Amino acid sequence: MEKQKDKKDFFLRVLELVKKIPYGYVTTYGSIAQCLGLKSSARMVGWALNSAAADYSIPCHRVVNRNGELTGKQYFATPEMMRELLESEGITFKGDQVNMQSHFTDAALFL
DNA sequence: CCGCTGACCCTAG
DNA sequence: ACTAGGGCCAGCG
Repeated sequence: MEKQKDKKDFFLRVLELVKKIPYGYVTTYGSIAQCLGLKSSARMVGWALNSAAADYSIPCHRVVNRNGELTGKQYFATPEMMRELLESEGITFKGDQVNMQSHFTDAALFL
């Protein structure tokens, strides 16, 4: 854990954590930001994913906001894709929001 | 070089 | 219970 490559961009650390999100689980930007040491920089998490949006190796669809809403769906190939991917993984929805009480998990548990 | 924007979250009135 | 504002870090014009 220590001796981590601090030289690595924050953006890469986010991707590493997001890639560790297991199947059928969802986390929030805030949890990821806290895991990286950034308490209130959840915005940067979105920025990092934005750069990685083109990378299909990263399940960015499993990352939602505190409200359980799919904020970044617009940045996907198609806005419907995010919902389809989550439903495909067994994630349930509450209207247009993800059922957090059933699938929300702290990003720290993936570390 | 300086300033703005951004897939957010929290505290206060 | 709701609305408004501030804060945070990094990339880009």
